[in-house]
Amino acid sequence: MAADAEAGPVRAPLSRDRVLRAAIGIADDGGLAGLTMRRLAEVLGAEAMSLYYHVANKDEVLDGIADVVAREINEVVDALEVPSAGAQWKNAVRRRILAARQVLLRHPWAPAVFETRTAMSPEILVYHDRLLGLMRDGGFSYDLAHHALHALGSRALGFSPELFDPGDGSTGDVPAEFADRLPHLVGMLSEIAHDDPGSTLGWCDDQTEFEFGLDLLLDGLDRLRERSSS
Amino acid sequence: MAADAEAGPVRAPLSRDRVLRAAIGIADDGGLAGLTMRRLAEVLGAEAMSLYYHVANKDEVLDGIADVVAREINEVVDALEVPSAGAQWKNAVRRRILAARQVLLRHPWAPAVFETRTAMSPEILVYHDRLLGLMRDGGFSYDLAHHALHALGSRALGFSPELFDPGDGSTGDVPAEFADRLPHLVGMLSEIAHDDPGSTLGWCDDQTEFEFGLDLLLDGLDRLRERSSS
DNA sequence: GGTACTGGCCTTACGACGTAAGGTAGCCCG
DNA sequence: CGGGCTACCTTACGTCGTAAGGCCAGTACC
Repeated sequence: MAADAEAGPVRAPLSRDRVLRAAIGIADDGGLAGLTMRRLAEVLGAEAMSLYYHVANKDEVLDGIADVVAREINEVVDALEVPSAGAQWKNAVRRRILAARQVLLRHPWAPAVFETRTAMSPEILVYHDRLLGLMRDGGFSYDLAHHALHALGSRALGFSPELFDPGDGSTGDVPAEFADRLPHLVGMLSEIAHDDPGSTLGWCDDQTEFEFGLDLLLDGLDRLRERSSS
Repeated sequence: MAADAEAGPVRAPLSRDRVLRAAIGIADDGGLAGLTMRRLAEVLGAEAMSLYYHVANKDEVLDGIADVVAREINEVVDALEVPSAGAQWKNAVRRRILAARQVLLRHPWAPAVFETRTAMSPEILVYHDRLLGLMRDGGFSYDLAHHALHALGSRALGFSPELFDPGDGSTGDVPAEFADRLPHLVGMLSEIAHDDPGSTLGWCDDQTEFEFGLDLLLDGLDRLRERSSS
């Protein structure tokens, strides 16, 4: 019954974590447009400028909530434990992607945020590394798996794949401290860099990847067409 | 030689068309973020509020430039004249989509604008109607062609497919004056509404369409895997 | 010729946004 | 006891979209 009785209960102190959780809450039920620094502060019972003690700016808030959602996805998909050896890779990837989608449906704003992030979230790298791992279990070469990631594109994490290629190519993008946690990604990048050492910048040929994915779909549709007309 | 000598050459009067063209120019070389009403007015040698005589608000500018780009795409793809009967459908669709992509590469901001438009641009409807037509030439049922449109999704026009389904379903969405210019779209919608009369709201089951496209890709990748490992 | 109307453009102003700059109150440590 | 640090707040600036209303050159009509 204390000194703060007349000022109401003491508010929990701010923290980067509380800020990010509140931001996700706002985006979940008000959309990305409703997520403003002032509204965020209001939800937390503080003033807008107080947030800047815990996050550098709004962009860092967006980076942060993207990472939190990606972590949520990884927690869900890593709990799946689906066999992936040989021909089972397909079911494993399928289950994983559908599970990721369920999480994204709870955060419909997330793909849009992923798209605008220039620095790839570590958790998103982990997600793709695991996906690569499943394909490797199925016998994919790194090259084919690389095309596959592009082809799956928005279906893998709900956002467009064109932005997936890092600005300047090589494994240097992956922070050293993460490299040992991303074996497949590192392996794929080094192999591709080896195949095509000239193109350290923009090692993904967008046109090629686009056509690869397009032809995959068109060929599949053509098979369905032939089957249905027979 | 004349009253306006001292005031410089008379500026061409504003018009909705000039506003939209200037807006596209700004977005092309400065990105969507650079497109503000004030900047737009400046480029046109006018004041911001003057624009509002020609467009209701910024949203209408975005609607307008989306429609202009879609028209540009239609002009390009309609000039292709690729045979599409029977098995040739695939090449025809492929050529068309790749041509559309070339236009979109000149307007990288366009997919993002398409995504945010709630009202589908008439030109975008035309684009999809023609695409449907090519598949019909190839012998697709409306049902398979419908799945195919969802599966192609972002590859057809560079933006995510989930938003393609209209808010309230039936052919009522297509303005009557366009209906006769969109025979395939109208046909598809009425057939699907007939198959499933209960779901006049949200006639596209997102989960089903997502899985359809995903499986198409996974099956195609599995075939490549088998071929490469043999 | 006057006069009222109107279409096209401009000026001013408001509230929301992100955030820079600088204040203040409580705390810890010497 | 005093200085510095941490966590928060106040004030203010420049940007945005746009509401409200003024101005001015036709044009229509008597």
